[in-house]
Amino acid sequence: MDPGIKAQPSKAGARPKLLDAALSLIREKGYSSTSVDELCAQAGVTKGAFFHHFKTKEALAVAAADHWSNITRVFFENAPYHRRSDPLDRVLGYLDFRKLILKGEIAEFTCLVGTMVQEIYGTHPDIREACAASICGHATQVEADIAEAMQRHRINAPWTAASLALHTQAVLQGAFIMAKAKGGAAVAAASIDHLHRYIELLFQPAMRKKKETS
Amino acid sequence: MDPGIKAQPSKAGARPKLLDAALSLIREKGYSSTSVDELCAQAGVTKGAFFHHFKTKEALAVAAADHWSNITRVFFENAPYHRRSDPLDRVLGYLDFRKLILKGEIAEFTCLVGTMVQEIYGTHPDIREACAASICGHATQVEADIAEAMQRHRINAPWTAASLALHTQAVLQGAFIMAKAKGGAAVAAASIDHLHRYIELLFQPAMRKKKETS
DNA sequence: GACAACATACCAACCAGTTGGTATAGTAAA
DNA sequence: TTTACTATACCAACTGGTTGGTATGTTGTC
Repeated sequence: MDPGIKAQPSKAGARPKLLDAALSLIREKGYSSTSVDELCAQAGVTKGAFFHHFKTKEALAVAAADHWSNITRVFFENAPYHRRSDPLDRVLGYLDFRKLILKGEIAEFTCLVGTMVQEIYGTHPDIREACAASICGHATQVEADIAEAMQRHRINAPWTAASLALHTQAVLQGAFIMAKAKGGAAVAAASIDHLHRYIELLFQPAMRKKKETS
Repeated sequence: MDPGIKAQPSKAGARPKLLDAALSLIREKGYSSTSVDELCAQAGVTKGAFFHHFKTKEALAVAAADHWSNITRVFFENAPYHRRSDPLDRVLGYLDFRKLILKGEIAEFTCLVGTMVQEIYGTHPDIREACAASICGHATQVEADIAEAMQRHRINAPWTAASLALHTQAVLQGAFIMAKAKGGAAVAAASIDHLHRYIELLFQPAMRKKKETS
């Protein structure tokens, strides 16, 4: 399994090449300090091709966010944890998996849209919306498993599946910031451990049963 | 009590004015898309003054991160939760307080160094280090209360006070990203609620006692 | 008169975006 | 099958404006 979330190289056409270049460059240096010239150089494409496919630099960022949504969706859909029968196992397996892929360079495991939205939330509403859609779309996938787990294990709680799903994304995004600040993935892994423990505690009765039967 | 973490306006001298301008502008639009000219305009100062006080734009960012550390330190030291006698009350009170100050414009409650480190972690090591020092310095304050709470309530756990303190910062930083993506503070508040609940669960025996006596 | 604290004017490099053009492929009337 | 037209994909060169940074003043204070 590919450890990092990234696209396959050397596609035909300037557009996919530019999108892939956007993923790697913006994850490395952010949106505003990635220039159109750099993007073209990385993609092996001229500026004319860039503005043929994208009206503005902002339009590329929006397309890159959508591209990111697609890549991450198939990436997590194909992850092994997704096949477990108990939805609670899928939720906890999701976190284990997210911890597992904290490998290699920081830019290789951090989130494109989380990086972008920080810089542009106040200045580029179209990009912001695409980023929000990407994060919330992913959260919705997690929410489905959480909701099923709540039903299966008869949890009635003061919190909702939706809010817990969004919280998992908040923890992950925050973990990436801490990793960037400290220059290593260890803090991020520790934070995911805390989140894992939190969800175990929320599902305490179900967890106790699990440990008895195993 | 001032709801937002920010500095007092109209100080004497170009340096403090530029630092305050850096806080507000970088929190609004990020480091790289904040130009030196803009910083000077906001501070009401000429470019000559800028480069008299700061060798480079990067040097200003480092100074701004240190400035941010000082402002936040006195801000949280003077917060009311700090006076409670039970260290666990201080930890939970800290979170309540952090939730309480999620008011007004997004740039007014989000974190300067968390915003900066996302963009520059790979390109400006000096700024990165200043950001890391700021976050970790703040985490250390929280860690002290957590460690005391663990001792007081005889918690022996597979997690450390240090890792839980860093986790609180990760959750807060992630909450800010979610707020920026969604365009509102509500998601951030919900995430802090989850963190609050997590810490209550970690200190379950102590919490039960608290609820009995009250 | 020395020095810090500014202000003014300026620069080369870089920025996003435009221009005018070429190469290629598809289509359809003659 | 040729010719004419259209659309897409792409390219090299250029443009006006912005960028971080500098060089050279000026001014007030000890």
